[in-house]
Amino acid sequence: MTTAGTIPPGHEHRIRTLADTRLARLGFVSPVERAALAKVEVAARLLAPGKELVRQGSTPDSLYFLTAGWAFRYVVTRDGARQIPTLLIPGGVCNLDNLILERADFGVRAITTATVLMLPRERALALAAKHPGVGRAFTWLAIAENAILTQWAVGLGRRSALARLAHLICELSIRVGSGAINNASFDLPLTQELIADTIGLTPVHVNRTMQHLRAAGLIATRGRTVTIPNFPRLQEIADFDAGYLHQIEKGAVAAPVRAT
Amino acid sequence: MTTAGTIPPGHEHRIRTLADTRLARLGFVSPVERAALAKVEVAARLLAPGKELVRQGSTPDSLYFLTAGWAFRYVVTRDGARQIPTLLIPGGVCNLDNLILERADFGVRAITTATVLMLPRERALALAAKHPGVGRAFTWLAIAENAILTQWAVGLGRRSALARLAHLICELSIRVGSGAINNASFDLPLTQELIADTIGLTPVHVNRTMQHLRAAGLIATRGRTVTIPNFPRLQEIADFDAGYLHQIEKGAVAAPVRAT
DNA sequence: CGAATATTTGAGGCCTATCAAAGTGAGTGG
DNA sequence: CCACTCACTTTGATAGGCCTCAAATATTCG
Repeated sequence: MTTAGTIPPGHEHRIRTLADTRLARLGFVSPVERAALAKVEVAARLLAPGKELVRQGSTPDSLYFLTAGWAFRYVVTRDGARQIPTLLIPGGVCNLDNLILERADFGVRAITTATVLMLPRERALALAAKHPGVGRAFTWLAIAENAILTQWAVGLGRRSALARLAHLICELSIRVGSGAINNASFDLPLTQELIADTIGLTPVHVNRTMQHLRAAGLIATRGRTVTIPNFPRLQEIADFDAGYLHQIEKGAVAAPVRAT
Repeated sequence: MTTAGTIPPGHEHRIRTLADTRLARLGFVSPVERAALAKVEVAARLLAPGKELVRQGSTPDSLYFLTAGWAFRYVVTRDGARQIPTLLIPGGVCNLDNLILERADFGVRAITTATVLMLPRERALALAAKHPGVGRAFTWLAIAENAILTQWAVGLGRRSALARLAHLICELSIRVGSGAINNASFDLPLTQELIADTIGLTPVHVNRTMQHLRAAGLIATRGRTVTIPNFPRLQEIADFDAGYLHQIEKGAVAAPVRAT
């Protein structure tokens, strides 16, 4: 199921070095630093759908940069319930916490076929220490996750099922690059069970809530593709404030490169 | 209510420079770097209980290091509900996100009388760029927050009211330094309303849940002081895994100082 | 000591969970 | 190319945890 170091058909043109990674695209990394990142040798790994990449409670010695496909972080409670605190899309680091923490307090699992680049923790720390821009980029990644987790906590704590689902769809539309526009459309490779574990509901209720959104004309689905006919209306239902994500996306595109 | 630059009685012996701050105590900062931090001039600010430090949606130009007292970050939804994603205790940075993000997506408010040190964002970034240990410490702070937020998301999404409350008490016992021991006791300056907004319940239900914990002998309260007679039992109810916090606390005390 | 704040109690209702089973669709092997 | 199978989605009925609204009691603080 898992091959190491081999890039399968369809993935040849994908990201192969850290310089093509979100880490280097944030705008904090200078051209010189970026060149240094390009020279770092990193192994690639291909994951089959559903494959576990990090086991909850293990001590991974590498950071996994997700370069293709979707994945998720999850925590299983003692009585067997699962919560997904983070959905990972290409560009994210699967286990950013392990840059500094030894133990992974969550598991990581692929949703679709996915590829990751493996960067040993020690090397990541050395890069951050040597290149201030890289260090700042790591900090930025962590803070961006914070912002998303914070919104997530608000949703789980204070929003209705309908708003949570709507919020998730708004968030993903922006994160995957479809934008906050009418008729935004994107591929959502999540089963209703995964959605349920993400927004803290049961699969059955996710199903009903989804029907509600569809009946109200707030979303349309064809297979795994979601379309948002009227973004502002969905956004209002969701109580979605694009600000936090816009800041993040902006940082990813055109953050200032300050003198170091 | 707020005086700038003045340290009131009872606070004279408190933290006055960044070198005494958690930032410098994490173990990532070398002695040289620490000396540099000690020389950075920072203004102090005293906050009365309930005083707002950062307004949701504003663009603070400084980082606020909480040196005494408790505070919290909060988000208010469109329909007026409030969620507290982060409780801040001395040592934390009130608005760490603003190290990199311009806009504060959450508000910050003092719970008790509190003091903060103000470090302009630009200076913080410069320090991080110049001193790798400082940069790494910032990254560590962000990741530590991630770990806590992740657990919080799990609780809000998948745990019962009883477990959430128990979990909060376990977490705070460790974070304030009372440890995971029987008869751990600490001051909890939170009203039931604040607890409700933290764990995503109504104040009424927090009250009832608290009575439940008391009746079961899992906690005892005298005024604002909480005692945990039997930590393992409470921990089991809470499904509390001390691991994530232990890693964090360990980092705060004895993290390796690597060569830069 | 009085006013404001916080905690506690009570009754009733709603949102979401639970349990169970029927449809639906995609992928597989003959 | 067609059954077959497995996973996923959908539907139905019932239950329960937490919310809502309201008011009484306790506590804090000036």
